[in-house]
Amino acid sequence: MSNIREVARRSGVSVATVSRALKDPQMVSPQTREKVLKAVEETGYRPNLLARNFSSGKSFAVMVLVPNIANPFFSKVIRGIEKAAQDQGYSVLLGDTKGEPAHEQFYAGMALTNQADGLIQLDSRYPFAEKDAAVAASIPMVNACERIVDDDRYPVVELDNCGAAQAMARHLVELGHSRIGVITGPLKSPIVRDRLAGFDEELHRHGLALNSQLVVNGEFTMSSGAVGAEKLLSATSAPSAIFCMNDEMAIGAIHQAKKMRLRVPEDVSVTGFDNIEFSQFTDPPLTTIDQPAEELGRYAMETLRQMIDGKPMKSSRTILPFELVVRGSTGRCQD
Amino acid sequence: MSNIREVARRSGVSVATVSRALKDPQMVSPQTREKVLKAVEETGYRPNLLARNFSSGKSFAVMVLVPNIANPFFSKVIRGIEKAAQDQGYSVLLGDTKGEPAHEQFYAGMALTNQADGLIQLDSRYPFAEKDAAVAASIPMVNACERIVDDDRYPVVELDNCGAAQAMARHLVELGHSRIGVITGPLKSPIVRDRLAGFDEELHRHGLALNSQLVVNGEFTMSSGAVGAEKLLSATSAPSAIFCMNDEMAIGAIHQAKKMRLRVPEDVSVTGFDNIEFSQFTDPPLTTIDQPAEELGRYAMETLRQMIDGKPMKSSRTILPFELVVRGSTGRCQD
DNA sequence: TTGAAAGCGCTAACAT
DNA sequence: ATGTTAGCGCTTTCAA
Repeated sequence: MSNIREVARRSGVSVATVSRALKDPQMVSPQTREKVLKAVEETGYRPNLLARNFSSGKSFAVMVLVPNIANPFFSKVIRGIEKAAQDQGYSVLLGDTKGEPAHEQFYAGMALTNQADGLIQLDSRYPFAEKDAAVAASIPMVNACERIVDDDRYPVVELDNCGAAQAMARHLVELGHSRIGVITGPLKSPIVRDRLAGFDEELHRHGLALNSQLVVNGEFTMSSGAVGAEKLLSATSAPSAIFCMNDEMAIGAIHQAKKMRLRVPEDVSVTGFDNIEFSQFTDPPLTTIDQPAEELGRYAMETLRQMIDGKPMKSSRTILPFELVVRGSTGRCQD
Repeated sequence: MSNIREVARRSGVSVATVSRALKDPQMVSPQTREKVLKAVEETGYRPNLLARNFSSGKSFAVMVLVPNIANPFFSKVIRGIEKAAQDQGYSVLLGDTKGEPAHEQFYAGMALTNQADGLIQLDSRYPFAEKDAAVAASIPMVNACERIVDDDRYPVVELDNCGAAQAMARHLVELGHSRIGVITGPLKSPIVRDRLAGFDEELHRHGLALNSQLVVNGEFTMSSGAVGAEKLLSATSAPSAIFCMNDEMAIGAIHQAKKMRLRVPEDVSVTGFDNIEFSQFTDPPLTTIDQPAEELGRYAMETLRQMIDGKPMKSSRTILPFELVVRGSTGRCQD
């Protein structure tokens, strides 16, 4: 691989001039530029960005910590991050953490060794190891789709989770449902608590309340949705509607309901959250909350970029709007 | 951020010794190591890997070109790649190409600027720009899940696509189907042609043949599966079974069949390919081909690693085994 | 076992 | 507008 010296030699100029001709064309004379570009052409020269980055002290890469890359919602967020990153000359390092602290710490650590200029955490845990906390304080990080528990030092880009849960509650109440079950995500997640709170609040507004017997814990997976639905639907007074906190669990819940010979939505309404593409193709299609996944990603990346560039960065909180998408999985309460 | 000189100063040794103490502990005396580690502890020193990588001339990163990160099959492959990469001290750069040459060239170009030591291409196109082909010849690359069209210079890690399609054909024939439709992927893809060939071959073995009227083109998306199914099922002599070349299209096809008031599998059997998790939760659950997605990824990464390390690398071809997974979406032909 | 020093390829400050 | 050169933080060769 040819280097900048080689190009300099061939074009009869100094390495500095080559560097300028490539990075800042208007700083060199047209003839010089010409010569340099010709030499670049001949040698097939490509600058060694490893050297450039090292020299500039930046990697121009960001690390994305994602709890589960196989979740299509996160895929879309990542896509948004990547688009924005590319626009800004950054590359995206992928850290699939499976929600495990050890993985998070491993990947977050890459920012401490200058392999990434910043982090986007899509989960709710502070990703650095305790012993690294001091050094880590200076690492730019943005929290998207989630909020890091007990830590408001970092900018957050999230959905109006509370409002979305309210909208969903209102939708179900308007359909006449009063015994409503919920399959939550992991309760340590702040957004799960937001959704639960919003849902409950809206029920109260209608003279109803969450029945704690009808709130079961899920893991954001289809199988946990099925398990949760089984619990709910086999209870003595089963709910007529189930609010699942993501689409995967809703898919699992519908599957389970059918297995139990219940019709959706006639016997039980089921809702999701996220509006992944699959939710249009379930039977019946899923009533859900659309999250602007790519937007969330893009905004997170843009925010991170500003932190990296040293823009004064208060711990901001950006709320993106949701949209209630009503499809066939919810219907009038038939009790 | 403290650097190696700082640590050297504090521990009263040279930078070279610090470097050795950290990378090659047995090269320094125990006492020295002790001193160095103490200084590391005190300063919270983390080596600047940007510098290390630059110095060593390697990025210790690999670029993964993925046509569609929102496809759960690819997510799983990436997961396998990432696990293996981590084991080997490599990081994973993500390049979501959407199948577009411009994106592929952009991301592949990162290997030319030393931002990645190698590439894993999950699509069937030679990813470099024509003008870069000469320089690119020395870039380690592995092709996984697909085969680059007209180019056998690179190792390939793939499924026994032909055999899988045969197994699926056999399954359908054994159920009594003879009018079988196919929804393919993009025909420029070699593996699509493999599957088509295998499927056809097996039909012939049973005295049947593919009817070109019943072969429609899909794009590996749910909506294209629905469109394809509509074409097939509204034909004058509609097929009693449809072989879809991935699970998404099968999900779209089932959706469409139901929309047309056809029962699956009583009126039409539908099969998928990939065995993504969603395929267990469709109604009915999908008969499909299980691909060892993580294994494919892991093997690709390991192969790439060997190329990067300069192991002599003939253009190998690794075939991983499939498994036919029979679920409820296929049944006896009722004609 | 350890230290001194060259060098990786580039950028940028300084000089011309 | 262009050249000279120091330096980024580390690894590694060579010498001691």
